[in-house]
This record gives sequence, C-alpha cells and structure tokens, in this order.
Amino acid sequence: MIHESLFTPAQVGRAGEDVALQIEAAILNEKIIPGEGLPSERELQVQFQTGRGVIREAMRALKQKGLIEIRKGAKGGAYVKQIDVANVSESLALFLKQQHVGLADIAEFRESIDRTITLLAIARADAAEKQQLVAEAEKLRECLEQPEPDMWTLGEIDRELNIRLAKMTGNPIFEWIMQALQLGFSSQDYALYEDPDYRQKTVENWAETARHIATNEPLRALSSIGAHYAMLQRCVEEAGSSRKASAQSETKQQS
Amino acid sequence: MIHESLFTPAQVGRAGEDVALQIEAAILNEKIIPGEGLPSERELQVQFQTGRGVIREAMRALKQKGLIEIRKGAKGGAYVKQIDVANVSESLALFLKQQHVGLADIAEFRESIDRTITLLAIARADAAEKQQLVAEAEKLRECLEQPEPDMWTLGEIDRELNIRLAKMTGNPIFEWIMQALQLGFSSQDYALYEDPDYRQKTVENWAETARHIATNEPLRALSSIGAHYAMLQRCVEEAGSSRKASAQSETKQQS
DNA sequence: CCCCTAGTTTGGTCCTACCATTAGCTGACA
DNA sequence: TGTCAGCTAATGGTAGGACCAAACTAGGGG
Repeated sequence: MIHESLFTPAQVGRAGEDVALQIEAAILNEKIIPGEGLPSERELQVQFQTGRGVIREAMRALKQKGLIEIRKGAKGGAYVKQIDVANVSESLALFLKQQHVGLADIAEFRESIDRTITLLAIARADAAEKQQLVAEAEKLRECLEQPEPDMWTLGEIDRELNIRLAKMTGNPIFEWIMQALQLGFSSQDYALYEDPDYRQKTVENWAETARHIATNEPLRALSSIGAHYAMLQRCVEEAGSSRKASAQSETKQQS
Repeated sequence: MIHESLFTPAQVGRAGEDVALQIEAAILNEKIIPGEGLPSERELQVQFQTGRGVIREAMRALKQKGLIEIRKGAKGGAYVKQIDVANVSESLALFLKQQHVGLADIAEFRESIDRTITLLAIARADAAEKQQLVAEAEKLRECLEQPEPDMWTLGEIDRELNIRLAKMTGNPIFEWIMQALQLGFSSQDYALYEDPDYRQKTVENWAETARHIATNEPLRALSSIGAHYAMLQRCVEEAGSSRKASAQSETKQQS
C-alpha cells in the first residue's frame, strides 16, 4: 500500500495537472507497482489537501493515458496497470484520422515495415516458427475456399499472420508497431476485403510469402511483398475512380 | 457556433464517457471544425442534462487526447485543435518506458526506419533539398568544432537533420514517426551525446551520409548508416559494462 | 455447510457557492 | 478626439457537501 508522505499538497491554479503529474511520476518511477492500487479518492483528497473534483479529474486523465484502471465498489479504486499498446494505437489512429492521411502513404509505410520485418524474420526465426507461419497462411486459404467466406474471420487471420511475422523478428517494437497499424486502420482494411479479387490475390500472396520465408529466400519473399502492395495500389486506384461516389466522399471525410 | 440539437442527454452510469464520446465523434466527423469552439461548460451542462463535474471530466479526457485546448476567462472555453504529433509521441514514450524496452531494440528499429527513409529521400527529393541537407550537416560539424560545444544545440541540430531527411521522403508518415521517436527517446540520445567519441563520429557520419545522399549513391549512404549504428552499439555496450553502476541501474529502473 | 441479506467502502453524479482570469466595454482625462 | 484605467460579465478552476449505485464483506438463517 501507499506510504503516507508520497504526495505533497497540490498548488493552486493547476491543481488537477499537479496531482496527475505527481501520481504519474510515482507510477513511472515504480514507487507504485502495477497490479496494486492507489488510495481512495477521499483519502487522496486529504493527502493533496484539495477538493475531490480535482482528484477525479486527475484520475480521468491518468485513465485516459492508460496508466490506471478504475474499479467501483468496496476494494475498488484506482489500480496501476501495464499500458496496453492499444493506447498508442488509439492515439495514432486519432491523429491520422484528423490529418486526412491518404491510403497511399499508409500503404507505402506499411510496405517498408513489412520488408524490414520479413528480412529480420528470415534471419532470426527458427524453422518451427516459419513452419507455423506457413500453416497459418494455409489456414487462411482454406478459410477463403469455404462456401461462405466470413469476412471478419479472414481479416482476423490476416491480422494474426502479420503479428506472428512481426513477433518472429525477436524485436518487440516491430510487433507493437504492427499492432498499432492494424488497430489504427482496420476500417480501411476491412473495406478492401470486400473486393473478391483483392481477397483472392491477398490470400495467395500470403501463402507464397510464407513459403519463401520458410525456405529462407529473402529476395523472393520481398518480391512477393512488392507484388502484393502493387496489387493493393491498383485496387485503391480502381476503387477511387469506379466505385460509387458516396463511398469515396465518406473515405475522404473520415480519413 | 454549435447547433442546439447536436448533443443528446447523457445516460446514467457512465455519463462522463458518454459525453466525451459524443463530443469526440462530433469533432472527428467535422461537425465542429478545428479553430472554433464548443459551448461553455455551463451550457453543455444543460444540453447534456447532467452535472458540471461530468462535463469537466469529459473535457479533461478530450484535452488529454489532444482534441481540444482549454482557455480561461471571458471568450474562453474549449476550442477544437489539430492533434499534434507530440500526443502520439508522448503516448508511445510512456508505453516504451513502462515496457522496459532496451536501447538495442530501439536502435534496431531506428536503423531500419533510417534506411528506408534514406532510400526514399534519394529517390524523390530534388537537388536543392539534398544540398540543404549537406549544408545543415556541415553546420553540425562546425558547431562541434567550437571551443565550447553546446550539447543541447548539437542534439537539436541532429534532431532537425533527421526530421529534414524524413520530410524529403514526401510521405508525411515518416516525418511523424521520426518526430515521435525523437521526442520519445530524447533522454537516451542526450545521454549518448555526453560521450565525446560518439559525438565526433556521429557528426562525421552525418556529413558523410548527407554527401552520399546528395550524390545519389544509395549503397554508400546505407553503408554510412550501418556504420553509424554499429558504432552506436559499441558505445552502448561500453557504457553498459564500464560506466558507473548507478547510471546503469537508473537506466534499468526508468526504461 | 451453504446461501442470502444487511452493512460498509468506494466510485459516480449533482449542486451550490466562491475564486481567478480574461475580454470587452465604459467613462474620465489629456 | 483619442487613449488608457478601471469596471463588468463570462468562463474555467476549486471547495465541500450530499446522495446514489455498485461491489465486496460478514454475519445470520436455512
């Protein structure tokens, strides 16, 4: 539990900020460990010598940052938690939405990340992991050949394939970046999956890429990835010109 | 100004979340344009049929997300603003801090991004931009040769060089990612700059890389970058083994 | 021994009052 | 007439109290 003198009374004017900063510092310096919790709001109110509203606003800010989780009822209160990568993703997605980022720029960035990840995965992952990747890519193909291909399941497996490949680099940052990208642009991805031509080619491309990774052929793997993104670009251009104008304007409005 | 019926009364239980979500949706759908503002807290209190504390907590959350900025006094209130990339950076930095990410992983990621950016910059930037890059790298070298090299200025120019190079890709995402990385790991970067050997070699490496970019020699440029990160890795290893233990433990504690 | 109810803790909401800051206006003075 | 000090109103920031709802705890009854 928390020692009594961990926090000092808040200053006037920016009391809310002050409280939030003090608690945040305590968390980041590991004065408070993830898992167990802060005093109750009424107790903090006394420690900081401030009103309860100030404490509540600080808590809301910390919760928004992903630093704490709040539970109601007895034994409730604020509990320090591990920040989830979803917080970063949400922040990133919000930013990209408001900046009107085009799909082309996003695709280019994803392609560059994919290439790097693929090379690292080939160099570092062991044979078993590579075989698992091939197996999952095959599962994706089987899933498509079902009489009623479930769009959501397809997207989910595609997502898992990307994450699995990123994990194989051995560097967690790539996995996180990939998760952030997936979460941030899931809407666009799903929209593309509506196109049956894109579906078919993507699935086959995944199987091909996985095979080349498993057989340690980096150049062929990169070639597959390049083909995939070239195909994606064609689909985007087609969608932008031929599809109904409402979808286009909506994309413009939201991205 | 805001239409009267934009918001609907908040539900009980999670009124704060509800209010925040409604306003966030209004902002993202561009029902409210960046630059001009929401009604006052007391007005929103009426529109949402809720207490003022709820409104304030929602505002705090939106402010934390970077969606609004709050001004005091008459004509004050919440004004919608363009999300700054610094918000994403802060979120990312917080996450990486709590995950105990090692410098080696970060460096590897940065190296991969640097390579991609360099290739794109060589392919797309015009000669004038490349010449400016060379000039700025020269400025960095001059700055180092001063009798009293200002550490902060050096770091600042280094940062600007990275941003400038990222801009030259023509894809804003690379610029943002670079900014996020810079802001997120500035502390580690500055610590490395304390080493005079690292300083010297980094500055020379920048000049070399810029020259190769200006003369459109991608392979040589990549080679320079590779050399830089190999050198960085040596410095990190040395610092980890020979430097005083307190710095090491502090790094462990904070990263 | 198990289940169910009452009590206690704690976050969630509402309200009211007051303070601090700021923009805009008003009026006196040069 | 122009300018600037001072006043006023609008608005966010803080304080404190009261009550509700949810959730854990313990004690009593089956």
